[in-house]
Amino acid sequence: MARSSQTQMAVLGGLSIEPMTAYALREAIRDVLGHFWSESFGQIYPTLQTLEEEGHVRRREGPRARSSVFEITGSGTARLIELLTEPIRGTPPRDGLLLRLFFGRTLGRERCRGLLEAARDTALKNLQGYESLQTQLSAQEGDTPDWPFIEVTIRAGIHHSRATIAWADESLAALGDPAGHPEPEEPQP
Amino acid sequence: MARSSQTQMAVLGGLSIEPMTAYALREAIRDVLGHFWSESFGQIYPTLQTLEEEGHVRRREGPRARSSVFEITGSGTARLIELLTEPIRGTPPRDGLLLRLFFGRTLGRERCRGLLEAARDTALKNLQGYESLQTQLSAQEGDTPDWPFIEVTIRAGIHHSRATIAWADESLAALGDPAGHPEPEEPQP
DNA sequence: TGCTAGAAATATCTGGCAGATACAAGGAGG
DNA sequence: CCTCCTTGTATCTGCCAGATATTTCTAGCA
Repeated sequence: MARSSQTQMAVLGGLSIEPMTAYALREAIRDVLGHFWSESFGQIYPTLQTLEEEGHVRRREGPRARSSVFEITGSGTARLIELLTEPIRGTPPRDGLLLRLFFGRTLGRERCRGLLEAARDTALKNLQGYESLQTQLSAQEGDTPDWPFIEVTIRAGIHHSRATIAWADESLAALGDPAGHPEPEEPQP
Repeated sequence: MARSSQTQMAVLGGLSIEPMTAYALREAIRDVLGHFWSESFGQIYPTLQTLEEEGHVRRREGPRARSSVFEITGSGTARLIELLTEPIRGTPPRDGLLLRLFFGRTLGRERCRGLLEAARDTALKNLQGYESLQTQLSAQEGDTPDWPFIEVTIRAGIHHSRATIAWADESLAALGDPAGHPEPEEPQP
């Protein structure tokens, strides 16, 4: 029973697009899957080693001395499908922002507002990134059979960024008034 | 320079509410912070050990033989504030659902729809959980100074669940037609 | 031609952390 | 008294991120 490694899935998936060196693989994962996945060198090299021993990838001479280009084999493709079909292994949640806000009374209201504003800013920046990525890629690869699936992942980022912005705004309003008086009312005409 | 441990923050935070045994601490973290944080026994015990050696928690005799109740000390509270003030250490993303959808052409359209429907279902269930938790807790603790901060974390869950549901619906529609004909066009008048 | 800076590429090690597992002891119910 | 469930304590394996060291190639510059 082959050990179920999350890294194997990403590595085989990357190589299923095109053969690459380990270095390029990491770059690709960072740039293309970066919004929802990440791998480190410390994992990629041993994983490629294992996959080679199991016959799921083949090593070829790379463009440089002592560099290797890896390509996926037939059994590697089968293994990829097997891994993709496996039940999703949910990573246990670890949200440092929400943990700090939960202990907000200890941390202090002002610092909480600062955290919320920072979260809002990065979410806004991410949102803009997703949107430009979407228009750019849809023009570029809108006809490939992969595009509908890729777009789904981008739209996940868009939805989540919007949700984060709305939540941060709402929370800033809720934590807005210094303790005591309930809310700064709009002046009524 | 004390090693920056995420677990220390959660443990000290929990003990800042009230003294507890290690077991109860884990229960509390699972039940109260469970929506955005998790700790395992394997981390809690050695962390309590370390904190005791550093004088940040004090061990007392528990209700049973060989059981200990831990309470936070003055230096522990200071340490907690120090940890809460530290910059947020972002966990690298690892979303198994989006990874599978990205390789959707390999996985197959039908299986992707299945994954999306499952994600939608759990998000809906979570949403209902958050909403009932909000009404229940707001009646119960609505007056405590902790409540505004706790509510912020619950509303984060609500916003994210709603975003997930909307995204899943949108994506199911986008992947709706069986492969072949590109898109069910609106009939032109 | 040679020098240097930086990028590309390969590799290893440390330590946080999850999950599984084992085990002790008391309470509840039969 | 027996057995199961809950409470409670503790350890071990293995995944994985991040930092770091090292070598090779490329480009710019003199």
